[in-house]
Amino acid sequence: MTPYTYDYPRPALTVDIVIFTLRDNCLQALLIKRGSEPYKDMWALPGGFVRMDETLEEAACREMQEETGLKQAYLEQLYTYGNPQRDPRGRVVTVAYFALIQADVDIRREGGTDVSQAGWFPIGYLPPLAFDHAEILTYAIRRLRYKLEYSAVGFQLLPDQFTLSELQFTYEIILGEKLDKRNFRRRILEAGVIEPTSDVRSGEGRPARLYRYRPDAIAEAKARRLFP
Amino acid sequence: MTPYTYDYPRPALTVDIVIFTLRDNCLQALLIKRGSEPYKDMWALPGGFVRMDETLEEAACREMQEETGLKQAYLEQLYTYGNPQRDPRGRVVTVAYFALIQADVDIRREGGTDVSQAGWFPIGYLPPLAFDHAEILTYAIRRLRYKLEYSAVGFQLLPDQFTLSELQFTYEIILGEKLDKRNFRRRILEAGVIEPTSDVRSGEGRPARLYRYRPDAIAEAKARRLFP
DNA sequence: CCAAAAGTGTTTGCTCTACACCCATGG
DNA sequence: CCATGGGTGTAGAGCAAACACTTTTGG
Repeated sequence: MTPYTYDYPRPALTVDIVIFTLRDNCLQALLIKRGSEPYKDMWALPGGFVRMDETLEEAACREMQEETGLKQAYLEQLYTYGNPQRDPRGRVVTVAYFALIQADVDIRREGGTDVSQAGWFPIGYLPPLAFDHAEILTYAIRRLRYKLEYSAVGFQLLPDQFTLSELQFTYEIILGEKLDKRNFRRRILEAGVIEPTSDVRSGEGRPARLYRYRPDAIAEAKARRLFP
Repeated sequence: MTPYTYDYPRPALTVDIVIFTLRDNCLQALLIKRGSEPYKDMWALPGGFVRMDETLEEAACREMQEETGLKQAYLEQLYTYGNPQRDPRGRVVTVAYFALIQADVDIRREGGTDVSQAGWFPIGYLPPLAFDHAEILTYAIRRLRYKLEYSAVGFQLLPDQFTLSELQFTYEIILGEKLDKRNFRRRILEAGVIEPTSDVRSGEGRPARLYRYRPDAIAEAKARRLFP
């Protein structure tokens, strides 16, 4: 039951966002270099305070936009971290989100109050992170991999139109394994979440048909049950 | 990035807990009748403020213990709700948990600051709920059903020792469908999460072997991937 | 000996997986 | 015409689903 009174000390509330993208054929996360203590000069997840008049998702969206200039992205709440010792300055509870942004988007940082440095890091080569952000990022990667296996979230990392080979590469990069071309194509098409366009992309070799995400599709398949 | 300063107004932070149990052959949730405005005399989820020196899980555990006298239970973070309008008195962000407690435990409410009334409600016959608690409860039911299908969480609703028929009934009640006895037994035993004891339970008909949960077992099976 | 619930295997169909060759274009 | 990546089908194996009778106890 939500309580009757409010005369308690309150933790500070922030959002932190794990922003993934594909760059240079690998999965990368956006990090910000801290400009002040504690953890000065260490890398950390982008994030900030939740304002009093916005939802948590709006706060995450806003912070992401401030860091990347990007509004359109897949955004999902991940977990809320509330260990009293996670921030040495005092009690800070953070709602973590993860976001997927399209591979071809160039981020530009809009001038914020903090002029800290931002950079993309391949998830296999992450620097030491401030606070409990390493734990958050590890969990985000696990959730992304898992989600990829039973939902069709992979498109979110690609431009609006893409070839089936590009989509397969995306899956292979994130899952870290080779996939069979024919099985991949059959299953992804049977799932009905993408549809062919009338365009093709020419390059070396035979031109490839371009596909797009079907916004009306049910992106999440029902996993076959294991129990009982 | 977690911010540098703290001179912002802060939302209040609470935990709310959806406590499930099995009673009278159906899945029920514990609700508390509110004793004051807003939503006076309406039913609501048990919950309360997060204290400055406890983790979120500790807060949920403590609130649950205050409501049910029960410390031992399965407890999992569900989602964090932060709509600015969700509480008419001001900004309250709540971290929702769901808990499973054993069927045979009689709850006793320990004297708290609020002497409100508590009651179990079958999830098919819920009263109107205060705040956004109906949304939280609906999501908790969905998560419980889904989780039951790919993990072995069903034991948490049964006493330490149970028969396979009781376990099957539990699954049937929560999933809302009949299951095949032989397939159920084969799959649940192959999963290796329960083991037979040397005891049997006598009643009408042939006595049934009692099983127990194996605490060393990996309770979560890897779901077969659907994508790609 | 009868009622009531526990316990036990096999067959069938379907789904997943592994696998190799032809096609269309640009240079 | 050749190099490059795009596109296609099938056979075998393994898993899941459907299904009915025997066993053990108490009254």
